[in-house]
Amino acid sequence: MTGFDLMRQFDDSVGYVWHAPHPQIYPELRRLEDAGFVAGEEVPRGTHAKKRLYSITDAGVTELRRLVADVEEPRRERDPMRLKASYFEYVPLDVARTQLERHLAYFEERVRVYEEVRVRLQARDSDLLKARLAITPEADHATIVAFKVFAYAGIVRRAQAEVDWAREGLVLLEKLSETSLAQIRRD
Amino acid sequence: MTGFDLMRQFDDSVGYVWHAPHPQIYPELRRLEDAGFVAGEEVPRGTHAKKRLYSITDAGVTELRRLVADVEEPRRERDPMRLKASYFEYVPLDVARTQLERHLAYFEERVRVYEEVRVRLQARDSDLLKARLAITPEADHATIVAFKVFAYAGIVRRAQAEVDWAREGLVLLEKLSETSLAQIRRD
DNA sequence: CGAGCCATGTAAACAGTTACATGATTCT
DNA sequence: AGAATCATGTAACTGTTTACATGGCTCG
Repeated sequence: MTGFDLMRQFDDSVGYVWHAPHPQIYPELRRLEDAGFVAGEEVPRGTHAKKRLYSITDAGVTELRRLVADVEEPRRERDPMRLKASYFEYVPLDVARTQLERHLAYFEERVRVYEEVRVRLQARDSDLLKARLAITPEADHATIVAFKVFAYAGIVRRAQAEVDWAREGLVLLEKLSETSLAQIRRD
Repeated sequence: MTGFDLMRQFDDSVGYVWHAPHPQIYPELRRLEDAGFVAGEEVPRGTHAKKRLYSITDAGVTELRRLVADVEEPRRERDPMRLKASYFEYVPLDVARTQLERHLAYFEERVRVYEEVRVRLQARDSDLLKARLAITPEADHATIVAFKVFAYAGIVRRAQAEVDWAREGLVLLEKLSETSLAQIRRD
């Protein structure tokens, strides 16, 4: 692929697992090439222009295996939405409600999109996956598909947890506003 | 609090929602002070040493309200574990198993810890929360506690989603290794 | 008096985002 | 001919991590 191809992959399904914008991609490809993990080749595009097509090298595959086998040290948390939720008492209830409604709508949409990708992967209806399977012995196909589907099942689960949490929050806000109304009526 | 006090808070329950290491904290406090959001005061510590004690200003509270009300644009994904899981076919099944077992153990522990904090907040058994309630009218206590508990319920949910996903993955690996054993026996 | 804690910094490197910039190609 | 897309870069900035560094305080 070219850097541009990668960029488009990140806009799409691959981007739901990992993402990078183009000013990160192009220099990184050069670094990977210097390290010997990919090989770049200048190919013509039209009559005057050209583009740089990259392929993974044997050393790159070895490095990939090493990276996947490497145990991941868990990162410390930085969660803007939960941070805000911790301080919802500083804003009116309807501002908190707006925040949670947006969070809910966003992750409902995410669940829908991720689940759709998962189903398409399961059905092997993805260009990237097809290209991958085409260069792999058929005995390995089921395993490869299963791992991609599993990864997407994970991001669906995470998005679903956000949906459930936002719904829990909206119920809480409902209860709190009833309480404060009761309070006002009593006063 | 001093920068050091904040640092310790981040090591602890607050750190499960947001975290910063000390080289970020001290300069940031100075910047917040320059912006007028906190006021720093030099206080003696022992006979020769001193420390810098910060308090939030009215402008700081206003800014906090603004930040909490501000709608959060969702960040693009960067998920190292799901990225690895997508490429598990590049490593032996038992390497993948080790990865998922670690993931599972880590998030099982996280669920335990987060749930414990949630229960303690609910019981108002937390120094930070007590200090907060002490300077707040009693009518607001229930709301404040409810929001903290809600935020922690969210991080519990997220950690639980990781646990469920890792378990799903271990079941998948079990199935795949049975299939490949059957394959070998057949060959 | 030594260990462990309290307290605060600087420097360098790395990761990631946003803005600015250019030019060819392809399709309508 | 103009719009949308393909293709690739640089620069500046912000955020985050890791390493290096210092010194007083408290308790046993």
